[in-house]
Amino acid sequence: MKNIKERVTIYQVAKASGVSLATVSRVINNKGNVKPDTKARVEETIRRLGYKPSGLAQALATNKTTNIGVIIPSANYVYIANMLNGISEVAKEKGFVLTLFTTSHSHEEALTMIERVITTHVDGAIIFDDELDAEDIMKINSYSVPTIVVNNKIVGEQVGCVLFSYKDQLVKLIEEYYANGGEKEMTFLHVHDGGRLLQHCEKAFVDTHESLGRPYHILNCDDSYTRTYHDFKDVIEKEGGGYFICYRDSIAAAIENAATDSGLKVPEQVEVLSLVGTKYANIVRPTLTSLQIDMAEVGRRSMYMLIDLLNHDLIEKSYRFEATLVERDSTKPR
Amino acid sequence: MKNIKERVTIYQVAKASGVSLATVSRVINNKGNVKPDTKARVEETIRRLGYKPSGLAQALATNKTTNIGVIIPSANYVYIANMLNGISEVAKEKGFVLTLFTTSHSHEEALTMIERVITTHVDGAIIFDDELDAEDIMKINSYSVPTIVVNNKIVGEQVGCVLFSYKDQLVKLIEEYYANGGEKEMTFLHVHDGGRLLQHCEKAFVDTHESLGRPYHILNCDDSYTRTYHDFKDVIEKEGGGYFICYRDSIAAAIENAATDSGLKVPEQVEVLSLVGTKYANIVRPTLTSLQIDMAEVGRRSMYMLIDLLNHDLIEKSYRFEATLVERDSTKPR
DNA sequence: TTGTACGCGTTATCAT
DNA sequence: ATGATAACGCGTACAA
Repeated sequence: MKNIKERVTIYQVAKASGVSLATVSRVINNKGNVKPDTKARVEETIRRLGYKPSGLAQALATNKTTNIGVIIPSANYVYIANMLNGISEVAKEKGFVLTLFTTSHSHEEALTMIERVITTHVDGAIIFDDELDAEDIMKINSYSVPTIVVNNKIVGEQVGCVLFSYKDQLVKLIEEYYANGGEKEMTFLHVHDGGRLLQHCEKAFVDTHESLGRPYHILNCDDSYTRTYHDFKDVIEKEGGGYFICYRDSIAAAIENAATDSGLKVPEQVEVLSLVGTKYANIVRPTLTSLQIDMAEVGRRSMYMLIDLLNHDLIEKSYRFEATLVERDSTKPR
Repeated sequence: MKNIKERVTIYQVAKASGVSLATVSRVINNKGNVKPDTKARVEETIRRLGYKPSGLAQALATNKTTNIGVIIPSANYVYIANMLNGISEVAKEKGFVLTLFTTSHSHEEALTMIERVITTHVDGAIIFDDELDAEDIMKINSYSVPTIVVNNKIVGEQVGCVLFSYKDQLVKLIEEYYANGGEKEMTFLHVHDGGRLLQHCEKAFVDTHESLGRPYHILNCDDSYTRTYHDFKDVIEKEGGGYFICYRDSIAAAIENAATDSGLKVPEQVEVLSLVGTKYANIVRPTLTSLQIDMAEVGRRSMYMLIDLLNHDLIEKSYRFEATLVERDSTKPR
């Protein structure tokens, strides 16, 4: 165990145990037709020499890596990390390993990552990245990479998708708010480059208000707790209140804290909704009313679907996760 | 772009452009000695056929994947996700890709993951996993896998490490607390299987109190916000106060919230310290006094060190990150 | 039950 | 400047 070994090959194992490499291969892969005592002998030499098969050579020979490519903008967001964990959970259970391709929110990087996914010979891919459109997806798909796309409605011969539905819940929430005498004006916090999910929510927000004939506001904000907190400290104080719809918990918490620190009451004067809720919605104070989707479950489901796809066994190529509204203390009960 | 292509090989490119595969290989790898117009011709066919080299075959031939194995218990903790992001950042910059091996806090799984790391042929590995001890690390290392170990003091021919130092800051904090008339009794929240980092902190906590002749408490708690919150709601109310030292932000927030919701004042009656602070220390209210280490920076540093190791260029095999005490509102200023 | 020989898609070393 | 040809480490028909 001390000095660095040269890689032991199947051939050396064969020679050392006096058989051909075919027999060793049979032992490794548990194919039958090998006499118990030769099998034992081979296994002993394998142990003695510390032989580990080369996944590379195996993959080249079988055209199967046991490797799933995961394309995400970054692992830095809690909800993405949660999904990653869900994926990794069932991947491990099924004997796959995950290779990470991060795109850092840039279309250019996303494209080069696509190239790498193709050259890397993954058995399949899970893509959760707004930088990639249908055309890009089909490109990687044309290289025989079965793919599950998250948060993008794309299906095809080798493509399935997992969708989020925040829209219905959001519309319902807005309508009921006004129906039950909600008196504050609503503000949607627009994040530049916030991605498809946020865009859809914003559109639903605008459409609903238009059709109700209610006034509304769109305000730009940075996708950062600190900046949002400072930007809104002044704004909120001036406005004296409002109902704010935010992309994620940290943004929502920024609004909440800015309000509280300005002496405004949440939810009496300022109400806040977090669209993509995580466990932190329950930790910050006041607790955040949020739309929640179990991202770990999204990850697990994606991976299961991908495995079915690999086995040509995926019948329902599209699956939709419905968000749940969890009312907590950042909004008034009605 | 419509139908699924069979994989185009270098040989087909060679034939289609009327040269030998050796020439194509030269074009791909930008080796010189190839006439401009043949080069152009080859490049045209590559584009036309949509040829992508097989990373597998390249790796087999060159004995270099551009693949770094990352071994972590899970991606579900914010500080681990942050580190992962740091790693991924410089990995991408340097043309590497990350393969994830998650161990789920089980020694058995950790061992099988080690096997997989070896068979997977990574160029190097970064390990941040308390399940793995020096012996395990040296095992993977004996298979010529250069390794950077995080939070474990191991160095060797092909092994370097990145260390955390929470201890000094913690001891200093405790000593100054009592020196400046701190009157509460301190409680260290012990998490079963909390890992090396927590153990070291606990030991430092105990030792410091022993040597000061001060009373102290060790209390078991679950590594979960919800359970800790409920468990401590009663405890805290009964005790009526105390100074609690917690592993992470979510645990610290659980104590804080349990205290606040029981009508106790933070930090007047209950003081809280979070050992492994993240950005959430600044978001929860009251904001959490915490020891902080920039985990993204840890990730970046680890990856840089690994690259140096790969180039036989790593002189200082051990690097230590010193935690910073950030005093916020969960402790009384002194 | 076991062995031979070929293929997987590259790189690299020779010749030419 | 270009082309054969041998590795790289393994799986697998086919033969024995």
